[in-house]
Amino acid sequence: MRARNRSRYAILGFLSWGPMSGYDIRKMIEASVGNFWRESYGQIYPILRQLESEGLARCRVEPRDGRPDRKVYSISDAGRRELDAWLASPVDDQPSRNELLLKLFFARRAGTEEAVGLVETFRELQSRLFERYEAIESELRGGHSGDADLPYWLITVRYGRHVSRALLDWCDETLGTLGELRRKEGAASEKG
Amino acid sequence: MRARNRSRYAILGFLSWGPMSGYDIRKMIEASVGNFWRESYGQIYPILRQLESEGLARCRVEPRDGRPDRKVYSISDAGRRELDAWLASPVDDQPSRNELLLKLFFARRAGTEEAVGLVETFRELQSRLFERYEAIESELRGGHSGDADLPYWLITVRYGRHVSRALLDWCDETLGTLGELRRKEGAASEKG
DNA sequence: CGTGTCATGTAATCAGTTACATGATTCA
DNA sequence: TGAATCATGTAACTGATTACATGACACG
Repeated sequence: MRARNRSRYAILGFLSWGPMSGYDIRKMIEASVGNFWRESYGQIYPILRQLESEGLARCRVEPRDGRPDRKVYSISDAGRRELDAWLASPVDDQPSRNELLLKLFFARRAGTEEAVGLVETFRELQSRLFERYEAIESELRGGHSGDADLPYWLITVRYGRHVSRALLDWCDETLGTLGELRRKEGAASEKG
Repeated sequence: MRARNRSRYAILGFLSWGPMSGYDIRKMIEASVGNFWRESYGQIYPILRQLESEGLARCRVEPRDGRPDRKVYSISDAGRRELDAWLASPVDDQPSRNELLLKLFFARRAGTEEAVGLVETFRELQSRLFERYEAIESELRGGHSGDADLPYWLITVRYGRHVSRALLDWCDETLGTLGELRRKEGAASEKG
């Protein structure tokens, strides 16, 4: 069972919530899982057609005078089975690429100043992210209590929160290390 | 300045350490940055040729009787400039996809048991990773003291360590949440 | 004698983004 | 009047993996 297209499962997942159009799916993804998933129309529209041709989804066309038709897709039983099979299959854990780390790995070439710049920018990003996760969490707890999906949504938000918190700590530690390194460099060049 | 091919910079980075072949580069990447970067030959060999044609690297052919030639590439001054420009450019921070979180987001469909399974598997992975980071760190501190690159290498390892530690905490928290959820489900089904 | 390592590479395929095209409607 | 939103889609491109092909040598 090789790692197949993951976009299709994301799409099936949202269709499992109810019938919607490609446009709707895009909006939903941005609003709900945008922090760890995104899809472009270039993926969504072809995949919806494909799902239909495979019998995993059905399409109902809503004509709208003048404007292009609205195509509302709904998931089929076969689609639900496919989705559930994916949910039950193991996650393949190939570590993804990290451009920041690659730069830092070679950062001696660029010097401490540059490295500090990279980390500071990254720290600001994580800081914003952390606040966002906090905000989402309290918003969810406030506005969606009772929703049976809520615990699972919170789990994904908590993930982001834990990671951002850890990365902020790493940034501070790293800025300390780099500061020390710079001090030493300064001392060395004074002597030399 | 659109986001160009990152593989080329990884390759230039290793060439900046000294002349080496495509095969060498692959091994080096695995051994040094394998936890957050990887390259396939399908990328490496064509890119090396391309770098040469752009004047960013030079190639020296070592004929070996019988076996295929060994092609040793070295970085040029232009290549160094290209590498340094990349090092100084900002990291683009599009959050990458996270399949585990996507599954957990929809996990109510699959049920608590399945969710627990996913998280437990992930926890084992992180546990192994964390130990690996610890081992690498002490190995580096022991065997490479004095190497001017060491502080930067340690920074990348510490990143992994911080993240793995945070993810272990998240796993434990999540397994707690899911356990509670299962208890409630059990209680509800007893009543019903 | 088989497995693993050294060492090159290509072709097919997949996954995904970006840019483009169209055009009505709504809102400030 | 102009920007944003609704809503469809395609084509070109990029980035990357996978599978394949070749063949010698070393090690146990």
